[in-house]
Amino acid sequence: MTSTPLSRSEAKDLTRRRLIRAAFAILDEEGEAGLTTVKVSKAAGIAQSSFYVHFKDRQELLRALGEQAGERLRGAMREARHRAREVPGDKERHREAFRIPLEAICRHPALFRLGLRARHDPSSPLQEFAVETAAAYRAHLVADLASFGFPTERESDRRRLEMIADGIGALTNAMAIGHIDGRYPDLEEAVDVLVAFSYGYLRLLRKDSSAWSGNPPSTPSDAPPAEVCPEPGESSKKGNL
Amino acid sequence: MTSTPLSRSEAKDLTRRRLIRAAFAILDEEGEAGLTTVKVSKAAGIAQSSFYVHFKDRQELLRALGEQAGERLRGAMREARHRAREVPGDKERHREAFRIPLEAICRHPALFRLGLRARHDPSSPLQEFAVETAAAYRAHLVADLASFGFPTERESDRRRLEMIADGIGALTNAMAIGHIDGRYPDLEEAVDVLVAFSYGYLRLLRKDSSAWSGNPPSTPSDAPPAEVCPEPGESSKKGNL
DNA sequence: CGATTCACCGATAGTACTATCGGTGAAAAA
DNA sequence: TTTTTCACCGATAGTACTATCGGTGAATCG
Repeated sequence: MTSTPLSRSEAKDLTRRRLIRAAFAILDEEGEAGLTTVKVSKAAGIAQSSFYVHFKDRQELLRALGEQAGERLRGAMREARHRAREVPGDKERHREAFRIPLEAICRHPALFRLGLRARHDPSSPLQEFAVETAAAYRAHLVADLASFGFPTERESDRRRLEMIADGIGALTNAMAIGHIDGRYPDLEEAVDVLVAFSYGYLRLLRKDSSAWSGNPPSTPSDAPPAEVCPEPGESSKKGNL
Repeated sequence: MTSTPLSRSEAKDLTRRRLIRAAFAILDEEGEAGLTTVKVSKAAGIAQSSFYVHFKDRQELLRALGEQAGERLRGAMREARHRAREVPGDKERHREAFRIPLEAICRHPALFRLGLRARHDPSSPLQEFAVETAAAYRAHLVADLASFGFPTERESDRRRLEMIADGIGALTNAMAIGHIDGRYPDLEEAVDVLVAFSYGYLRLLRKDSSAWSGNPPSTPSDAPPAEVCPEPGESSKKGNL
């Protein structure tokens, strides 16, 4: 029991953090439909009406959740980039480029799931942000792949690169979900599979250009696959069909 | 205007179909949160209270949506399997094996999105079914891959096969979404990318066994990637983190 | 110390939804 | 034709949620 009496502002901040923590938990367990001021407040141990001391309305809570998720994601990306630079040896660096985003995802499984869900949910205020984050991740992978000799002259080259980046992200997400769900307990096996798939698109490089040795982009690592954040406001309906 | 007066039961059936059609549209536009008896009934052109003439409650509507989605999915799978058998030539059959599920998905984009969303949404009554359908699709791909010489003796072999199947599904989904969203307008380019990735895991086959010629499982086609259906009741919460 | 601030409380107005009920008229059965 | 059935209607009870308001006491300030 560390009972420093806490100043008023410290106490308020603590309560706010409790609210956000509770909100993440509910979001993860029940999805966005379950995220009511009643439940969040109760879970945080305050009266429902006191919710409005900390947030203007329900939307502002969601915005806060988004910002926090984005912050954590960027932190994980930074760290991943840093780590990838320090790995010795081509082959091991190749593996590391796939292992790092996997680990980054598995460090925040709830956050990851949240982003994955929001990305396909037009009712989620986090959808727009999740979609944009996914696009940003693809763009980063594209830059990495291009810097390793994949052709980018023609429009079709660039589109193909975009598709490959998309595929790498999807594969990484699938392996991460499998690991989180307990179906693939050994993360190294997941890395094996990602490496195996990677030899597929690397063939394209060998065929088109020739100045290359056999390992992949130094840091496809960079962003944990595109899943996590928000920063909503309005979810842009996307109409299909 | 074709005005056969319609018998009573025909009229009722028509109304029911209108309700289901409206429900799918709302689900696709607003997600599950927007699926209320008020909106569905209004969109179908009947009074809210009349909703209960056709469905016992809201859950029963969701169950019906699930059954219908499942039916369509199974139909698409059957057709895909049938088509794949009739393609001549190894290389073209290889491409077809990837093209068929892509086309099956793109024929029902709303359904596909719905399944993709439900799969990650614990609040969705369709989650359990979506997850099970995904697992069934993986199992099918695993059987196909095994029949083409991938080793399955050891537990780790089987797990690796499962992971590869998972990856193929994820890649197919990613390409399909990209196409539906308009980012990859040419479906043949998407097939190109899937084929490119496939050379990655096919290396494993060439290495381990040797009796093989260079084209992939005849029908990874089989199920359009694991996305579509429901058949809920209760969504089994999956707790992670 | 006395005055002020403010995080929190309970109560409640207002809104949106689910589900039920009795009534109605046209189709179907007799 | 007469009777019965039933798909649909409007009204409404009941529930769950959002957001506001005035009150309270402890921390903070003068």
